[in-house]
Amino acid sequence: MTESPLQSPFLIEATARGFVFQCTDLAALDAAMQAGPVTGYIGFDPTADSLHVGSALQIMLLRLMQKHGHRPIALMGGGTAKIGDPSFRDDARSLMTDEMIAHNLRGIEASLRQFITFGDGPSDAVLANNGDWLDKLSYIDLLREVGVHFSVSRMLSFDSVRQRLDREQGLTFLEFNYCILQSFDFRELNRRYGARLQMGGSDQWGNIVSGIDLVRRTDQTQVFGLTAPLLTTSSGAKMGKSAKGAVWLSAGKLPVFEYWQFWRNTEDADVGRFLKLFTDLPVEECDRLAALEGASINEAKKVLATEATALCHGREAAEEAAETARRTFEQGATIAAALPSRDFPATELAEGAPMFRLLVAAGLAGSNGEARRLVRGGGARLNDVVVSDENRVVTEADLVDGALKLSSGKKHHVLLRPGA
RNA sequence: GGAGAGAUGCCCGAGAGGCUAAAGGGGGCGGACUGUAAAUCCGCUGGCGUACGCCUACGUUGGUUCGAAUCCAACUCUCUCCA
Repeated sequence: MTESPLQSPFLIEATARGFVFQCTDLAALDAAMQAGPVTGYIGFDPTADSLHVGSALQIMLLRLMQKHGHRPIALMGGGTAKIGDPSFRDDARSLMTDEMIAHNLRGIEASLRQFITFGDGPSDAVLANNGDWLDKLSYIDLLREVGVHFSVSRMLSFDSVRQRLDREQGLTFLEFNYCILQSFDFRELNRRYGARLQMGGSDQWGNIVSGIDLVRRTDQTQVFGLTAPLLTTSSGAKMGKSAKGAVWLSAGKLPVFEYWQFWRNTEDADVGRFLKLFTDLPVEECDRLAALEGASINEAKKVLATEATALCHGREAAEEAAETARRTFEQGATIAAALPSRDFPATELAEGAPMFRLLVAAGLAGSNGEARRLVRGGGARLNDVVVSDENRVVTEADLVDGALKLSSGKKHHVLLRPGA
């Protein structure tokens, strides 16, 4: 890549913040974006009723477009979701019903609205669903009209395909068609909304390029592709997984406090990168924070956590999470009202309940056995005191301010309240 | 349609009649060290019971055995090569 200086504010900032991995024609895209607003899109699969942080990067990219006056489109894969994701085999329920998809779309839309503004204005975002055109597609028409433009040998050369074949994993025809459908989407969005740019993770490169080719061949229009780096942490782990599983964007699936904690626990080496990608702070400020050394980089992590959380859940909720964390971790953890809490039958407490049972009731252990092991391993605490006897009987006498504070390790705390 | 190979716990992957709830690794959880980080080290990692124990588990269903993840049969699915 040559060092041709970029002109358009969007590309300049996207590059500076580390969003750009590859681009089909950076110079031409830059010129187009200089000339006027460009409509660009990213696809999201409605395989769950919430997106997770893995998608946050793409959302931020859309957000950045909007910031610079371009028009972002969030394309929901309502149509493609119906074939199910073929990479999950042995899964009979991979075929999603219309209701499931509709439900998922609603959940995802809610998250997207936190980050970008939808509407009818020139740079207002558009929410599209490829089910609108894919559902009524005729197979024969598709073959005649689109199929002729695809070269099988070309598709076979794609890394994504090649790897699968090399690993002897096989590839169904269905899966093979993703590329075609995605290309079709691009053309459709170009025709309907004038979309000239498709963005996505670097694993989407092949599909994006195919779409560009299709649009050029059938509509003689030049469109662009831009991919973002595939995110991993510095230690090589995939982004988006945390202790409890996926890091969801919707508060219903992951408490705001946990979301904040996810960012708070970022590895040192990732702080600068993440600040640039997942917050709106100026690049210089990100660099300054990331340059903090030793323990003081914790301050940068708190900023990252609060800023990233504010984007997803609102400023107020983010501050609240920050405050909860401060009290819990920095003030030796008295009972903070904002800790997750659960109800527990008061009658059991009246009779006295063994520690291991309470851990299960609190959701800190998945089974009695797991709870026992947790105690044996020295990781269980009641009201901040380590409990070493798994059968330790807990009664009303142990209540502090009307609740029991149970902990698994240092980071997971739950308030158990006696109730109905 | 034909010929081979395979299906093991969250994932990968050993096991080839009893000592196997099943090696090893990854992941996860807990502990130590720290800075709510990383790296490192240690412990745990199917369910139920305080426990000798019981139950569930090696694709599915039957069978052979005192005894099967391991042998046999059929079936299902996956992969490879040929047509």
